[in-house]
Amino acid sequence: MLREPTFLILAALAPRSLHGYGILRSVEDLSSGRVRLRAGTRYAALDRMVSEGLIVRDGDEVVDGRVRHNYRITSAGQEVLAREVEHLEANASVAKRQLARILDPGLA
Amino acid sequence: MLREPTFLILAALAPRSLHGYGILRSVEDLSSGRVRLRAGTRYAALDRMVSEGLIVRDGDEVVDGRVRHNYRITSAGQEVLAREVEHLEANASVAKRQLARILDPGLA
DNA sequence: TCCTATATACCGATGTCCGGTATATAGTGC
DNA sequence: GCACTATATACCGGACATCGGTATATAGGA
Repeated sequence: MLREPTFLILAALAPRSLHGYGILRSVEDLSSGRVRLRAGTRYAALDRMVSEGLIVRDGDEVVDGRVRHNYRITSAGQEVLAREVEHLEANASVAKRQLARILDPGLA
Repeated sequence: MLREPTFLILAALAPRSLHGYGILRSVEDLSSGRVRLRAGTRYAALDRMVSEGLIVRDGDEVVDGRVRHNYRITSAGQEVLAREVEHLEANASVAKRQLARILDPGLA
């Protein structure tokens, strides 16, 4: 299972390319403010995900004198994300069933 | 967010007490064989979870000359598990929305 | 003037898990 | 009789991802 920061970065990049800071804001937004990426996490995670083929560098732009490094998800990254969604749903589902068995031990 | 082994151990213990090996089988079962706990992971995780108050030792029994150490979830553990289920569902939901935006960029 | 937002980037510490190993009994297959 | 698998405990070193802090720089609002 992917870790939460890795998962949310992939989710952030699913619909469009983003640069580092945009990823940071998107992750915060997607998690309703719950997950705020640390600077150290972000760069380590992006480098790792590039080396794993989940994302690629998508060209650098210069905006207001600052360089932006853009990142784009790969089709492999999309597949990993989609599979991960299934894992999350499966885990949530079994855990809910187990919690329900506290009150009703008769269930399978 | 909890890691998958920790999450599945909590889920395994939600409806009833189990001993170490029973937890191992239950986790494998709950994850449809996807997650097989390593011996090292199991004991480290159980000790940690006891110290965090998520689970407690629930008495030792002797079965067929072998000692079994039983573990039971606490109400704090139940709450953590229930909250975690919500996180998983929320993450799965936003990721699905993001993946859908690949095909239909018009969605919010 | 200070704080926040935008934007990059590194580094040490921490925590969780992986992978291997050890020990012991009981049952099944050859 | 021998090997393998299941049941059951337990430790240890290593790997890896994230945390938390820090550094640098510009722009705009309080």
